[in-house]
Amino acid sequence: MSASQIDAVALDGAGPLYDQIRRAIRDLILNGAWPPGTVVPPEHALMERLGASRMTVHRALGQLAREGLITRRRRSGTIVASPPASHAMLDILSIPEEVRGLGHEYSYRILARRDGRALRPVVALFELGRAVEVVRLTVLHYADGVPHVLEERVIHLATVPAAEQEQFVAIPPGDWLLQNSLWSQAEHAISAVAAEADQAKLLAIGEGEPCLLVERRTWNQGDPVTAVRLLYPGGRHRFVGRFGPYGNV
Amino acid sequence: MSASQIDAVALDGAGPLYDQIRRAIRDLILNGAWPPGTVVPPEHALMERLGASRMTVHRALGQLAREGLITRRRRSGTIVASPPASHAMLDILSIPEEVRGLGHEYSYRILARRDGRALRPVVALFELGRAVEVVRLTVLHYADGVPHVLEERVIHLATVPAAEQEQFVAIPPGDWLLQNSLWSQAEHAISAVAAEADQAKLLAIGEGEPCLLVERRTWNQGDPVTAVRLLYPGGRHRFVGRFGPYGNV
DNA sequence: AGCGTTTAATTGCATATGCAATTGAAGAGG
DNA sequence: CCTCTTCAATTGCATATGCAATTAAACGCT
Repeated sequence: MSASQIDAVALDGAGPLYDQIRRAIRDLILNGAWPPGTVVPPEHALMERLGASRMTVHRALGQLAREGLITRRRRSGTIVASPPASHAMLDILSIPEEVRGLGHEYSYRILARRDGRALRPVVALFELGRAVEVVRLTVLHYADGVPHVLEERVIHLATVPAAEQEQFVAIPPGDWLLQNSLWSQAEHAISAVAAEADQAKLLAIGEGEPCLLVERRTWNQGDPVTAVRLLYPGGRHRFVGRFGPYGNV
Repeated sequence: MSASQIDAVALDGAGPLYDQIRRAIRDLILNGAWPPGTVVPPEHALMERLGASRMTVHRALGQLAREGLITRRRRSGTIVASPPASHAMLDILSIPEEVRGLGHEYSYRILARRDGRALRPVVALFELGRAVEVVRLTVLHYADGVPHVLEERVIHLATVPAAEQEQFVAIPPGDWLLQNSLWSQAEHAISAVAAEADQAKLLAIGEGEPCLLVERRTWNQGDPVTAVRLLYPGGRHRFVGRFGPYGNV
């Protein structure tokens, strides 16, 4: 932890002190200023830097630990945690992980790639107001050689410029983005649709068969990152979740 | 808060004191011993009862408040919170609420009711090992007079005996259960299926059209409460959720 | 170098204390 | 009866202090 890093912790004067500290550190993590693995200053250092008591700093860090943003160990100190790969029913972000978790062999194929200006539906989807440069990809994912899910994706080059050079030969675009971009907000929608002729052919099912459509849009600090439509053959897939009346108590 | 109520708070000696207190009170709430609206003893009363300092009691109650199980107000005190009606994407438990939230007029009709022993699929669904007494219901819900969702439900009479006498004329079974039973765990699954002939007719769609199928099973402290299958016409419905990489930060 | 022991950095927990903020309830005054 | 003021119950926040638990790193011994 360098001096510049600890100096980055700045309070805003709004609300309780412990919460100012919590939000200050949380924002550094969510903004990417303190990426996963960063060593957070020890309590007594923050205490001196911020002029707060140790218990107050401790309270702020304790809450961040409970929220999962940091992990703490006695003597070793506090480090920024890695975001969990998936943390709820629909937050399956890595299709290879999903397929291997089901006990199947994973493979994928890029069916098409077109770089250029976003088409009108994409512009509307992200409420952009103007056409921007994007990468458009169509990917078919296989489980044990059988088509598993059809992916159509748009990546925004303004937010993720490195995508222009990437060929996605070793790693599918969804996983590549997880490693090479930040995201702070996502929205997904799930619905049932009938497979169109070309989709059905790719997925090796009949035209008109029911499919589960998962659409996800992702932003980082308000800037669009990517949008993806995942089409799962209906008969073979269910999404399962567990919860209690007050949440996951 | 009577003496018997405060005496119900019992510590188990495992782990940190503040967490023992938190779990003790949490369990009283989750078990239904302290239903929503119950007045929780003030900090100084718990402090005397448990022999802990006020700060330690405060820490336990503070965490429960953050978890949403209690609400606290200065001077007024602490009361057990009502479980939120819906708290995430798929936790739409009240169909009337869902329909009215979309700005439509709600109505429903009980299409069929059969009481008796559970059929084999239900026995398997809840891993019961033997047939038990259940109520089986088929309900069609309408939004502005248009079929909205088809509900097939099984209610376990051993866990919810009052269901036997209820006719569900004023309130649909899902909402009646919310008011007349407790649940501690739920599991849901979502998938896409083709509408069968009879289902399609009821929903006023074509046979084979894609539908979103939500299946939910509910338990209270390990005892089965209800199972429901909700069939939504695919084209008209999407479930939407928002989240961040570390959860809902 | 390898191995056990000691040290010390860091977090975790609990207490005691004091004051601030909120607000229901009691009381005062008309 | 109504309104305004005062009081006090209750939670919220911050500090100071002390000790316990964990464990990486330093040390010392062979």
